[in-house]
Amino acid sequence: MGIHERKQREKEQRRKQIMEAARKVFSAKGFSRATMEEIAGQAELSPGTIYLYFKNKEELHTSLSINILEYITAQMKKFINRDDIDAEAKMHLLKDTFMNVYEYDPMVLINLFHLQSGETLQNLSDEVLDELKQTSSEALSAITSVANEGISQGIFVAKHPVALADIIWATYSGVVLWVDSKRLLNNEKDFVKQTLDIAFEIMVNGFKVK
Amino acid sequence: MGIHERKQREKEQRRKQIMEAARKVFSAKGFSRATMEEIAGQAELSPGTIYLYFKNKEELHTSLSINILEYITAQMKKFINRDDIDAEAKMHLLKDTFMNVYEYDPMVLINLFHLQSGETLQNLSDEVLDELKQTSSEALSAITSVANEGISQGIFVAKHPVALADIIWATYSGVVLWVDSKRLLNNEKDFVKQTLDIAFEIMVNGFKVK
Amino acid sequence: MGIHERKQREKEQRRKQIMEAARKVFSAKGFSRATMEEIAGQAELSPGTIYLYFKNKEELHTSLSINILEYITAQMKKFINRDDIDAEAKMHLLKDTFMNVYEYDPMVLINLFHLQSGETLQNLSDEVLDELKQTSSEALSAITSVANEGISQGIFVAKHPVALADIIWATYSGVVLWVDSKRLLNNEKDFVKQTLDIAFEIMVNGFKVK
Amino acid sequence: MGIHERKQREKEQRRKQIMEAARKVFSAKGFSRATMEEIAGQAELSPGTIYLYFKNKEELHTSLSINILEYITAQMKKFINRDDIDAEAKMHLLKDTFMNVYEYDPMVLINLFHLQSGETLQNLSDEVLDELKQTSSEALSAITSVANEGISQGIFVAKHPVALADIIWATYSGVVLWVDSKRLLNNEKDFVKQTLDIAFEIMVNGFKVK
DNA sequence: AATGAATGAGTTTTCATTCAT
DNA sequence: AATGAATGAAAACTCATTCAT
Repeated sequence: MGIHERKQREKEQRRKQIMEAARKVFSAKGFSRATMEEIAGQAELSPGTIYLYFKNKEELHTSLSINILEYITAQMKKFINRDDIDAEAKMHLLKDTFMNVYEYDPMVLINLFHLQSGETLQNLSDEVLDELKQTSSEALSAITSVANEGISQGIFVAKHPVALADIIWATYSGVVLWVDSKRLLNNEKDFVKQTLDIAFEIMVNGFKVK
Repeated sequence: MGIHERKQREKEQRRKQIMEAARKVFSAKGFSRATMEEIAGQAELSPGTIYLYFKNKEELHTSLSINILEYITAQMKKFINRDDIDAEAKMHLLKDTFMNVYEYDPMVLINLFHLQSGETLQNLSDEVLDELKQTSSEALSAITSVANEGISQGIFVAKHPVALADIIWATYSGVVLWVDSKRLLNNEKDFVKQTLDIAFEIMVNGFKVK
Repeated sequence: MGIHERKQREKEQRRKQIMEAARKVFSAKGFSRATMEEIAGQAELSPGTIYLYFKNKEELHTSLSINILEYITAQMKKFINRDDIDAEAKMHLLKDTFMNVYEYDPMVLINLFHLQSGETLQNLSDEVLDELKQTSSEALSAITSVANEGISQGIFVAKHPVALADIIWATYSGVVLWVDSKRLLNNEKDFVKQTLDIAFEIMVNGFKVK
Repeated sequence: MGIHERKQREKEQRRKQIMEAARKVFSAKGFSRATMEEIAGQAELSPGTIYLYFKNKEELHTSLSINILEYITAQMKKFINRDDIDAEAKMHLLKDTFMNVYEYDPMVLINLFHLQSGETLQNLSDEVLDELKQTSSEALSAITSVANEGISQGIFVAKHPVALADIIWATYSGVVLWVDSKRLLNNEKDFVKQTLDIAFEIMVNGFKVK
């Protein structure tokens, strides 16, 4: 391994270290109440160093979201081309993927929402915005392929193939955010996953040909 | 009308004037980039005056959200007790209610989301938090009553009566937020309502007994 | 009584009402944390009305202090010319006068201190400043006369007749402020008066010819 | 000297720089009319920098007072254990210590008074409050030791040993504040020290066994 | 490459005071 | 005379970002 490659790898390593710290702090505090100083402290680095790896707070947060999207996409790619199960089974595996992410860190999807607010999108550089579009699009097309498979198998209704993926995604995110806020308001704890389960079941049922 | 009543009405009027100005500014800038000074300017008042009517920025924003929730609830109450239509028809009227709100100001529902994030809920006074809980609960119980009606009519599946209202609300909100962000990302403008329509259709279908 | 006199009396009445309210609020909050609105509320008047009777917050506070000085002076005048007791006995009556004021409202003397800070004196109108000087001077000359009497009776040392009154006053005020702050710091409650007693005893002893 | 030690020293240096600037501004304007911006300007720093070293305005002011108390205590410690002079001589050295502080900056003792008002004590962090209590207590115990020495030498009256230190301190502070305000009121300048001298003499005389 | 002290623009918030009614 | 809603200047404080070392 050449010296250049080692440097490159170290650089990548440092990025991950910062992003992991940022994930923790954003999870605990939310975007606006998280401070760069606290993220730096968590990463055991100085504030200035973060700016060597990320243009600003906004892009650090977005990079994090892209990362999660990439993880989700990678997980989904593991099963979307399997031949031994049908589209409905794959829909349940999609659900499990989301579930895993939620279990890993319940806030990550809420943070994805922050990203989606128009307030944020405007502050991103074209470069990062393109990367975001690309990653989003990959994640969605994985879902779309499952939906289309279901349609071609005659399991799912064929009316709105394009919208299916969006709706699955949106439903999932909406439910996560909603039940999480209810949990906060009511101090009820373990019902997020049950609700997600039910919501998903209903949604899949809605897609089905009767 | 006594002098006291007139004063009271003027006071109420001034609150509305501020809230209307705040709605515009929050819509255009989002919560954190909106400034109290700009809201004051929009309302043609001085910054100090706003603090005579709202304790702080957070509570002004929350009052706005409560207002929208109240409006939604009021709209729904107009038809939930009608005898001449069935639960499925009422589900479509629910959809129309959300649609109207979105058309009035696409940001208002996104603002509702801002409110629901745990980040925000912690800064509210107990008083406003109670009002919020109360209003949320009213809106949800209106939806619940439609869901229950559908179940007792044998139209909707009876498995998860409690969760239905939450899921309807969450799905709707999630879809609004999602498509709105897509609109921003892709500069596609008019597909929000179509997507909402489809999402709703699928969801209702999912509730149905097969 | 003519209409003019009645008006005059009502005006005087209203001034007293405001000053009594102000005394309570200044006592509870201190000068800078007391607000005109709270004083108005306590007086069951509106903020604007206070400004019909007092030029500003500073002068309201000073008027209060002048009032207390006048009360102290009036009390002292009751005994300084008595023939049946000597100067040392009169010194003890001076102490009782201070004690009474402290018992009536422990904060009034601390508020007198606020007045004495250079920070405040500069904001007063010449008129009020003159009144303050006049009243202070009367209070001091009462004390001075006791000190001089003691000197001419051969009881007190004659070295510094002019300074005696100042020192008595200053000692008294300093001790009040000091013990009051100690009370706050240590949560000890009932030692203020004992300490005052001792301080006074020592001071009088210091004046005495040996 | 290691790099860490140098940094530490620079930091300490910066604190002193800010405190010196604050002392000047508080002296000239008093606590409430002094602004952080002006202090920053005086220190040739930006406002934000001050907040790196002091939590808020209140604590900056208190730190200043603690500093003065520490200085006073240090001065007193230089002579309280000397064997070659008696307690009365030490009382005069105590006086000189106060005198020096007053000559250095007449406002510093008045600032100590600001600190002692209950109004202020409530805004301090527990940490700073503890430091203040500690430092006050040290200063007082230095005085107490002189008083006790005088009692055991049969020079001072033994009746109230505990209160002696408080009374000495309170008397001194009261006189400083009082004469200073007189100076302001009457534009008489140089009589503060004379008055202090006399006050002290009388007080010491009051302590003496006759 | 990493630091972290310093920046300073930007915001929220307060409250004595005014003035139209 | 009294009101009290409105003012708006002023101030404390925050924190993303920079840059000399």
